[in-house]
Order: sequence, then C-alpha cells, then structure tokens
Amino acid sequence: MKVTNGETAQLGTIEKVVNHFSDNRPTKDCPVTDVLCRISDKWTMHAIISLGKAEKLRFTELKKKIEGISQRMLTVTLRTLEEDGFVTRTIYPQIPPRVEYALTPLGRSLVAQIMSLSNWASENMEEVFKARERFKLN
Amino acid sequence: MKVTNGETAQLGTIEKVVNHFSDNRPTKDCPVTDVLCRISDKWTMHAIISLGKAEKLRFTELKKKIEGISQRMLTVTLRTLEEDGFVTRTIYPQIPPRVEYALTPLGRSLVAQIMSLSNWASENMEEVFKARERFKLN
DNA sequence: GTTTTGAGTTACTAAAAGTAACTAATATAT
DNA sequence: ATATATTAGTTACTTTTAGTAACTCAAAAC
Repeated sequence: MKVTNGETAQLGTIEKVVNHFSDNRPTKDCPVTDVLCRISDKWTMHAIISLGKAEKLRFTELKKKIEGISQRMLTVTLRTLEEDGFVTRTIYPQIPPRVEYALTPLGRSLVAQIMSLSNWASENMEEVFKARERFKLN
Repeated sequence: MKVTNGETAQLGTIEKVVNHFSDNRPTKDCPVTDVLCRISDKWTMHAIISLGKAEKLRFTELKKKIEGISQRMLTVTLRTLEEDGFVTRTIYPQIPPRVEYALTPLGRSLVAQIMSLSNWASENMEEVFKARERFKLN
C-alpha cells in the first residue's frame, strides 16, 4: 500500500481485507470481521450448503439434511440467516404449519464461496487426516 | 511439531487435552463435515489470514495481529491448526522462548479459499447491514 | 377423545470461550 | 545479590454458547 501526500491509494479488494485484519482495531469496529464471524459457523455453513443444493426447503427437510443439528440450533441458525438477508422465510398459514426457507440473491452469491470451501475440504481431507496421524505420533 | 538443534519439546496439559479429544473424534460423521467444522471457526480463519499475509509469525506477533484473541484461545487454535497440518510450529531453544508459526503448503492452499470468503464479506457487508435494519423493523 | 403433524419453545445440562493471574528460565539492570 | 523484563505458554475461574429432551399450538384423521 502506497500513500502519497497523506492521501490513501485506491485499494483492491484483497488489500482492503488484508488491511482490515492487520489493523489494531477492535472487532466491533471492523465490519468485515463482523460479517465473516457470522458466516464462519459450522451450522450456518451447513444450512447454506443445503439450501444451495435445493430451491427451497422446509424446516424438517433442513433438519434431516443437516446431520446432527438440534431443532433449537436450526431455529437459531435460520433466524440469523434471515436477519442477515441470506435466507427468506415463507410461512403458509396452515395447520400443521408449513414454513419454507430459500436463499436470497445475496445468499446465493455466498453459496458459491461456501461450496468452494466445501469442495476444498473434500479434496484435502485425506491430507488432513494423515497430518492428524502424524501429530499423534509426536 | 518441529524442533531445532535436536531438542525435544515437552507436551503441556493443553496439548495433551487436544490429543485426547482428537482420539475421541466422532468418526461416524462425514469426513468433509469434520474438516469443514474445523475450518469454519472465527479464530482459525483469522489465524490463517494473518499467517497468509506474513511468511512466518511468532506467538506474540500473531496475538497482536488477531485483534481480541486471548492467549489461551491462540494456543488452542494454533495447536489445532498444527494437528490438522495447516501450520508448522518451530521452537528455537532459547530463553526467553522463540516459537515461529508458518503455513504448510496445505495451509497455503486453504488461505486462497478463506481470502476469497473474506473478500466476499468485504464486498457484501453493506447489503448485510441493510438486511439487518430491515429485519429490525418487523 | 386420543393420536399425529410441523415448526417451533422452554428449561435444563454440558461444553466451550473469555479473563486474569501465574510460571519457567535466563539476561540485564539496579 | 536481588529485582525486573522477556516469551510462550498454563491454570483456575466465570460467563457465554451449544446441546438435549420434553413441551406447545391447532386442526384433522382415526
């Protein structure tokens, strides 16, 4: 990053992010950190991946797809995703209830990122498991 | 764990605990999920981003860069990253101690993924904040 | 009139994260 | 000779978050 006469140079996205993380600024003052912390959550990532594979899913369908999630954590996760604008929640006034969850355009743009990370995990898990074996022997 | 000058590092309690939980890892779960859960962690992502910026960093340097992290969480995070083969831990037998952390090739391939996610967060944070405002009004 | 259904709540327990003080071993300063 | 600074952690403790299981609502089917 080059600075001339007290003026900051135009930054590309990578430099902006790097800048955010290198600054000694409280977490609450860094919006990138804020958003990243919301995304970097186990159940959030799973919910987004599941919704990315289907057009829309009901609560119970999601619960079946996200192995190991509790009803409470699914509710909490979906509420947060809705709050952040990643997911829409459509309630059909029926008994028993029918609630459909679907990704927003913003959510769909995030899917690409998380799918990429998921694919990375799939491609590299063997090496991770080997590393764990090696670590155990020390 | 890499040790120079043929010196053997001693395992502290935290390291033993990490080992113990590694052995009791739920292997019945999907291995991709296993790896994804390890990566999708706030401090893990910050540590990888910091190490991706620099060639190598000492413990205290990392602590300064990862705003808000406690010494305990930095230790736990770095041990897990080491266990999974994402970082190397090089101990120089000096007093006061000198320990250098650096990404492995596996860790460097992960940096690209996490940087991409960070960039997404940077580009889309405004829309997320707008969504939160809209949600509050309901 | 009891059971079933879907999408949650609620109350409770277990686990993880955060906080602050403490340690080791030596070099340097007082 | 004693005190202080240094680095990379640990330990004990508190708070926050996640997980578990039972409960709810309202109608429709049995």
